[in-house]
Amino acid sequence: MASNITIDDIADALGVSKTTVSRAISGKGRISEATREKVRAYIEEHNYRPNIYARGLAQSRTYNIGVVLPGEYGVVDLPFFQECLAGMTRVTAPAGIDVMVTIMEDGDITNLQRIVEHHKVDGIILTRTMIEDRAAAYLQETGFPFVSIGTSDDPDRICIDQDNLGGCLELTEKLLGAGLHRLALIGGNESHVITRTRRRAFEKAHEKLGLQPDPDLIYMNVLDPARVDWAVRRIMDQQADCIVCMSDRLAGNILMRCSSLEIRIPEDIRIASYYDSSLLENAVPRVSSVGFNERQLGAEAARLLLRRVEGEPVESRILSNYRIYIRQSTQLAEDCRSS
Amino acid sequence: MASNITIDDIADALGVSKTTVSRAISGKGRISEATREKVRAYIEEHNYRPNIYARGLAQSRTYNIGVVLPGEYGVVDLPFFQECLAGMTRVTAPAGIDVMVTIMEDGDITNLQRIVEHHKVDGIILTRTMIEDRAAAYLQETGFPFVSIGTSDDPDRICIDQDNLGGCLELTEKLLGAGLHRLALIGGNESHVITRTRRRAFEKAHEKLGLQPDPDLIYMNVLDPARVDWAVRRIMDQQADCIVCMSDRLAGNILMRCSSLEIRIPEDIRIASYYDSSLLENAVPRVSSVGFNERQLGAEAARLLLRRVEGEPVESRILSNYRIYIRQSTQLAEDCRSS
DNA sequence: TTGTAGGCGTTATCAG
DNA sequence: CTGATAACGCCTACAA
Repeated sequence: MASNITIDDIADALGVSKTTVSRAISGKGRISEATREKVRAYIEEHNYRPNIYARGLAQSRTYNIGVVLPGEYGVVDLPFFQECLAGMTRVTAPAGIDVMVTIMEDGDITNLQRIVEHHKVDGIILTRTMIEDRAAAYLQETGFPFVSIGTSDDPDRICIDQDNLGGCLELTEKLLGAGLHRLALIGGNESHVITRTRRRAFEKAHEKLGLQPDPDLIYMNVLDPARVDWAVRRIMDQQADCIVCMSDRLAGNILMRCSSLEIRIPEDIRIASYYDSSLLENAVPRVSSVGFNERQLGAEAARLLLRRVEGEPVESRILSNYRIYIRQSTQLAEDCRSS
Repeated sequence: MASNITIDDIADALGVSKTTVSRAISGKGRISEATREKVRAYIEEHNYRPNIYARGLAQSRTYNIGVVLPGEYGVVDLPFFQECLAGMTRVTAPAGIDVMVTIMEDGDITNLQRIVEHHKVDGIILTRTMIEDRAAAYLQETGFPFVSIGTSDDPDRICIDQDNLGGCLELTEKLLGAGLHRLALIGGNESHVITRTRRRAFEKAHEKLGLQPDPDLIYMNVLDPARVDWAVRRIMDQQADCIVCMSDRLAGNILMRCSSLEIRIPEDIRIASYYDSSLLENAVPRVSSVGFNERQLGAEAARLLLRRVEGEPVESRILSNYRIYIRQSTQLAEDCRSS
């Protein structure tokens, strides 16, 4: 039974003032152990639950945080965001805080504005950083507490990220180290910060090993199947050793394209992905990749935001939570033949 | 700028009472066009936004709805839920209502209870129906407004569903009609209503065509890779014509298993899926399946709930929104050879 | 058409 | 240690 009793009812029933009850609940202010216990027992028995929004009204808080999810079809279904969400609720729920979602489609921040201006949440988590980040810009100029998942140049902005640079770098080094020197890179939308980070990792790995990436082998903004097809054909002509895909989705697409073009993996060319996910779990052959722990990321983002809402000072942070998976898709052709 | 002005500030500035301002905003009560316009202009200029929770406190409403998402790993990332969510917000946002998510893991309803008992939302959407539905039972006995996505035997429960029965039935009929008479069925968790519905569709299709499904070819509760492997091997021995998978995920798994067992699709056996999604979009070969429109489903669920919260009478409903995709994975072996 | 006063459920202030 | 009393921001009889 969801009780509809109020703090007044309790006060009446117990013959004390509501102030006392409130104190017994919040633990603030001095109060005798006896009355505290009396109140506790009554609450327990009648299953009383405070009205959070009434409390919020008195404290200028809502006990809610907002999460901005991208809404574009074909992106929205990446497991990433849902895992993050799960991580966040793990942190917020025990603190009695809840998560409100709002979906942002192609730069339209009206939904975000609504929940902020209507005082529906105490803070915001942005689940993706953009080069032109209207959401972040808006929050920043209004001074509303928020943290972004991702990375930004802006030092004033609180960001939390996975070690994309480190992870992608290490995977790339492994590939280069295994003798795959002519690496092609296929990437997506360059207006996402993450895309640029991955590209930088790609280049840095070469640098570290004293190699030069071939600029002709780099294909960015590959967003539709037609362009995937075109890129794959060209790459095959260019005699690359391996195709590095910036995302799991891209990797899946390319795998399919290769199959229909009768390109064998890993015999004819190798494939690796800068992102591991369940989208790839059924891929044949299994794709080498770098995987992260999104739940942890979401959880950490929530922790940061909660602290920030409390007014504590917080700092941007990068989680070192990646893991490299070397799988069949990048075995050298020779290795395969022998096995 | 997120204003922090209140209705009192406006009243003072305009030299009217806050009642008048309130009326001008809500449109309730008679008020002169002149003052209404005056208030509107002031609000516009100062970008005033009412505090929704204060309003809610006065009206015993929250202008929020809650959505319960499953949290089990490996399920949480199905595109289904995210698409539903997107559909819901499309409906709620224009009504000034927001969506709060709560994650439910293996039957633990404490998170749900929290947001209900703390009066954080006006209603709940359950995104999945279960055979033992603790969430639904809880909501029902407390009388809290909710709707479920899915189907239930309970006539008192408001449900909204896709036409899973019709869709799966039609796909199965198509397969049987194409001469694939020995159909194997691989299904997941039988404690989900959806699983039973799909099985019923499978059997009904046979019935309609005067055929009998072979009980030995039906494999339920296939939840882990080991069991998938076992089922596939047995099915091959049993000389089935086609494997019907109850979910996109299962289909992907089976495709992979077949590949490593060097079973060719569709030459050696055909494969079909009772659910289409982006998980299958990169599958090779493309898998025949039945697809639904989850955004529409989510939107409709939200509409129903909002009506219900308003106290209007609502009824359960099934959307007829499926589409059959016949693709390469179920071409008869002969067709393939000739092509 | 407009204003006054009280209430929604809770916390905070300031006395006792 | 406890209790009035006044906020918090908004709505809504009831009155004018």
